[in-house]
Amino acid sequence: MSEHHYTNLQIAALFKKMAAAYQILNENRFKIIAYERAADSIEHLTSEVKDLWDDKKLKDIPGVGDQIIAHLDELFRTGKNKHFDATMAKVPQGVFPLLNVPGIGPKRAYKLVTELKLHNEKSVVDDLQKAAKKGKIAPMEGFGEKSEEDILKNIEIYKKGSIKENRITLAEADMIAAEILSFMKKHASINQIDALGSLRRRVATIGDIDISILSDKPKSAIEHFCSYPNQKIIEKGPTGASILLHNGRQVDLRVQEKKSYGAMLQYFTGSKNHNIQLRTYALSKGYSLSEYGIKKTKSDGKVMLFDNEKDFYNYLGMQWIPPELREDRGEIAAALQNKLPALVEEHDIKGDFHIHTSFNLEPSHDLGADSIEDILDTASLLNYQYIGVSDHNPSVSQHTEAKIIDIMKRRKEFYLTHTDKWNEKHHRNIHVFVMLEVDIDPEGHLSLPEKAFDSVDAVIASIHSSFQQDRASMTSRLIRALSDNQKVKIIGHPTGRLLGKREGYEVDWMKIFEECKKRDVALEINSSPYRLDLPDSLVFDAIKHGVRFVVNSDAHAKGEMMLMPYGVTVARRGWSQKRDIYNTSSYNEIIKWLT
DNA sequence: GCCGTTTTCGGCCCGACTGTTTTCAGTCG
Repeated sequence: MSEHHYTNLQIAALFKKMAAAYQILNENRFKIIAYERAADSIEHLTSEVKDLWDDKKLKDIPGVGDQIIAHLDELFRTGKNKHFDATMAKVPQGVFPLLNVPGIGPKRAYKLVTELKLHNEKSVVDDLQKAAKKGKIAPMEGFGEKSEEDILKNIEIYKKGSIKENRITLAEADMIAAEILSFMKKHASINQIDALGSLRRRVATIGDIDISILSDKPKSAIEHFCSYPNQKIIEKGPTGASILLHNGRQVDLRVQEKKSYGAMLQYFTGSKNHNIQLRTYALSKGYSLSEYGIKKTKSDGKVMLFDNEKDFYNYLGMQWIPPELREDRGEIAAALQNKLPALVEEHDIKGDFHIHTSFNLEPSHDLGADSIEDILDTASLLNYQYIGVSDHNPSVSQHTEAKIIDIMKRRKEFYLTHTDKWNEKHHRNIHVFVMLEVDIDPEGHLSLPEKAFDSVDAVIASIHSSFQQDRASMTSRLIRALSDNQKVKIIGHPTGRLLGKREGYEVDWMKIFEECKKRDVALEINSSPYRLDLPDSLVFDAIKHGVRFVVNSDAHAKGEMMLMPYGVTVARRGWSQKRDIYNTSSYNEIIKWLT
């Protein structure tokens, strides 16, 4: 029996196309929603649908029921699905590329494709652009001069690279938001301003930037927002506006008075799925929620107002839910039972194990930019009790074993003497663990001679090559690395993803979690905004297996040690408590585990 | 087509904005 492979993104895209096709075919709208929901949850899944199918666990995916399971089964077994094919065949293929143009949904796409006879799937966007320029859209029923202009404008935006696919890192979004916030704060009409949406939930990558304003003079606040330099106004109304920055980033603004500001914060923070679940739960209790407040469904329509979020959640009989948890991962059920985790906080972090210095041990990767003294200065500022210097291992190809062992001995001596001097000079007692970030070779062995391990306290094992191995090979490679040497205490940036550049490798994470738990090896939560690795959804899964973590900066310069808060938010998004993170322990505790 | 501390049947989040309308459909978040 042959099997066919589909990635999660392919399946999600297929389901989205099905939802669009159903919309054009005027199918039951809840069926449409069902496919959209299934697509959404598959897109955010941490395991491969194909693997769940192998394990007969498709039922575990939220929004996937008996029907969709049967369709997926046919797809994986035969490489096609008769029902999907038959449905798609009823819809002209040209509609699908058009759905990527902002403002064009299934209905309009269908109308445009059929009436303008845009049948070439590959050139349909260009063909539509030509038709619009010739004025062929304005006369169509349901369209007009303005919609023709909008379509042209939106095709331009689409061609620049759609925002949805072109997400930026959280750190970049923080900078853009900070500029807008400081611009807005200058205006007298603004009492309070907050970045909401995925920014407030601290999601690893950001599409749009959402901002809310507390103001009694919404009109003047919105005017000021629309005067932000270098932007285009997308829409503007009495309660808010949207602008497009010159860098292609969209910023959505909503304004609210104090008496409803809590409801606004709740609504505009999302996530969409969290809000849907919360509103569904509320409905079952006889309440309807909106950004204005809460009203009883069987009443005169009077809305109860909330000026803060805590009261809003409490009114529904649940704890206030921290924004990082609002992803529809069971947070509502937990909040109802008063069982939300006490999340780890920035100030709980007592040290950082993954710092590169400028000490030259001739590695095959990069050195850090700053000296051990500079690093200690920063550690002192951060109130750390301890740090780990984890430079890359000396290049194996360019040195003999004896030479490597020698470098490693000198390095240890160097760090110890320099640390002693620094501590003496500054009347401090920061402990430096002499560690090393060691490559895991393609077979799963560590790229360091056995005897060189004598010169380190502990090791971070990381993959830096051969990313393309298949799932089984990568899994056994990591498992071998975990047991290769007793001093392996941490797996560095475990999935290897680079946000916007490279997907993580394929790994059977459940097996890795079990092995980590067994060997008391921690998974790193790497705070680099380009990594944020382990990703939050896998942190969430790992905790269920009893795995613990270290949050590290992976700093290659002293300033990067300040990025630790990004890692902490990843831990929080994965429901981590203080006890789940090793480097919240004091020095006296941590040495029991690390050495 | 999914789902269940109100239901295995009968529900399914809520509102803003836009353009083309004359009360609404489509799209978005």
